[in-house]
Amino acid sequence: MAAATTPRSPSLTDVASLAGVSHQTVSRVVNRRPNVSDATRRKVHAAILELDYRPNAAARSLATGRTHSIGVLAGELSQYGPSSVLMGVQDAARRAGYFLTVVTLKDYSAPTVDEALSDLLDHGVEGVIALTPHVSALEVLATMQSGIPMLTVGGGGHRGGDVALDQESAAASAVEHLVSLGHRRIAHLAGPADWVDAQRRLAGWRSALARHGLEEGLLLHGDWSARSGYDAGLGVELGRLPTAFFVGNDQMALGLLKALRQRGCEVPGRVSVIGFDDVPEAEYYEPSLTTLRQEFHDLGRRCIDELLGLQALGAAGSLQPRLIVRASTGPVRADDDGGGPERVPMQG
Amino acid sequence: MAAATTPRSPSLTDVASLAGVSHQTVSRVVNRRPNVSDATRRKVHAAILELDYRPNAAARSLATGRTHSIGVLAGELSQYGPSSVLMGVQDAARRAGYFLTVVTLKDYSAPTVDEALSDLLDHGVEGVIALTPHVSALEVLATMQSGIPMLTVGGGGHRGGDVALDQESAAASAVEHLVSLGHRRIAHLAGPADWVDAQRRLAGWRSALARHGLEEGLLLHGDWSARSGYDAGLGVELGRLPTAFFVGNDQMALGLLKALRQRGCEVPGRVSVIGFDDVPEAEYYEPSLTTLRQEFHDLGRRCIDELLGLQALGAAGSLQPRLIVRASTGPVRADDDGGGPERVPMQG
DNA sequence: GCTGCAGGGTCTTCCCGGCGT
DNA sequence: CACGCCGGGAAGACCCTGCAG
Repeated sequence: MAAATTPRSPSLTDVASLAGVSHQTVSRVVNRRPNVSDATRRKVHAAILELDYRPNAAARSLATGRTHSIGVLAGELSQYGPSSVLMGVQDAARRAGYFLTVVTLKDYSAPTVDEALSDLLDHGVEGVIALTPHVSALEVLATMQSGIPMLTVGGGGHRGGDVALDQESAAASAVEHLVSLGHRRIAHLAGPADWVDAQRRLAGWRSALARHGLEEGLLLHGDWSARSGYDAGLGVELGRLPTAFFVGNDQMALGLLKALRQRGCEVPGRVSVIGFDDVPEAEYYEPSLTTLRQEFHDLGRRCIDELLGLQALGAAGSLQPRLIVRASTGPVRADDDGGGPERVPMQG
Repeated sequence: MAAATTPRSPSLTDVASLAGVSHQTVSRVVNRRPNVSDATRRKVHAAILELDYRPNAAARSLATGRTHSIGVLAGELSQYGPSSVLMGVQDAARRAGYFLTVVTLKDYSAPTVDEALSDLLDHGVEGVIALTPHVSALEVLATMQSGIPMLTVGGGGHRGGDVALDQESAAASAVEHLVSLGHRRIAHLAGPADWVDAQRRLAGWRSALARHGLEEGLLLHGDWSARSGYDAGLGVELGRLPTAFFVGNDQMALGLLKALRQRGCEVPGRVSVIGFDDVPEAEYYEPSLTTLRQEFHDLGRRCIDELLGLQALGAAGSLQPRLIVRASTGPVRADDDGGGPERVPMQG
């Protein structure tokens, strides 16, 4: 008569007694193991349904040592790139039977990163994916050994696993595109210097320039935001204006486009602009933005594949951004193909 | 002498014996309970550090019945709104000692939503936040009783908890703004009819129009994407073009702006456009977009507050989007203030 | 071929016994 | 005697996995 005042959620034994079998049999049914007759299986299923039984995850992972959860360390998730990768990771993880526990970082300082990773480990994650292509965060992560598989995304691939798109060659192909249009003075509006992505793209710009015997031109830095692109665009001395800009991401390109327009500088008539990422809105910028498409979703999927050992590390055909040519790039003006720093008459 | 071949991770008793105390005491220290001297506390902490001991989360939650994890059901996270809310939720959750387990939905069909919620419950979450302001998803959720607190975001607040911004009155204030500029034929480019947000904004548009004795004008539907806004903009018969568009979100507004520009229709000279959300890029659209800012981050925080019972439901001062006036809205043209469907000469 | 018993995994909590000041 | 501190023991939370029957 022990009237349960607290309606405890049903356990394995409850199901067992209702179905008239032992709890082990129930366990076998739940875990889809052989050696259970169809008749018993059905009985058990009926009991499970009737009680709305759910195996207790805690007890289960205590017994098996598995938690089926993967930790994700992320920076700013409200940006298109990271959140798209997260979507890809989530899809693949769930398909593989894993859950994602997401922790975001306020900043990339050592204590913050350290605490976040530690929390994740306390929670019992079986692996960690670090969506933080930021040098200081990566340094911290490299010094911490967690005892579980860890993977960085776009981390330059120095230590441990790393999954990345080949941004350097993608950046180079952006420059190639501009060169093929006759441009010789090609500036770069880069992301923050302490972001790995920014570094790779910068490196690609440099190497492509060198390959064509062009001297390195104007180099500016923004913070990925449209505002910073705008500010950069307003700040350039008109006399030093290049004939083309390779911009580190689409948002900054948007800001730059606005600044150029305000200064009466036509795109692509006077200056060509090429972005990076291909956010869904890029096609509707003014003018439509030529850019490099990154397949973030695939990148996310690949993270899980690699973390789970579903495929060899650095598998065949590393993902390659693709050039999407739209209206913001065009041939260099006939009177402006000289490489020299000649005076450029123009009014603001 | 027992050479552990499998380097099992240290347990409570390991710490106890190393520190020379009982497991009781270790437990007390770990859980910050009183009745432990500072000296022993320090000894225990030293042992914990030395062994790099982490309490086993599974065992712990088996014993306490707490998992400290909250489930998040999300749709498309690569969009600015949802992902920003997620950031806010995450911040607040972690501050309160909770982890987030995120599950994304491929679609909003009953089986998909059902399975996702079920998975979350299997995982042992203590509460669920549904970031799916989609009618069919909400219907499914309403019929499922999970036995744990569940909260919808922007779900119209019909059943169970719901946290939302007052989108209807925000939409109305967008219309007010246009009316104050002299507009009388105000169209609406709405989101998909099965999204609650779209419905609220549509309702706000309607009621504000009625309040001013204006007849309901052109109503179009998009899918939130810039592309759909563009297509909508190209599809309008020139003769039926209103003097102002209230658009359901900024992305669609971006597409619409491009279409209008292509058709030689100046903004705001000929048509005013107002968006919704205030994505960070909106200021850099062409022209800068007048829009309604939503504080997604605060909304996320509020979800946790409410789920954890940290504050009364529907607390004072429900969050209110704020009108941000930029360059895409302006006074109606002098020759176009009549409400009638007069012919509008213009070339595509 | 199918089923059940016993043991184990880690932590919490309650009980109660001590010791020392 | 009281009170702060600590230990030993044991029950319990729920499930899994050999190994018998």
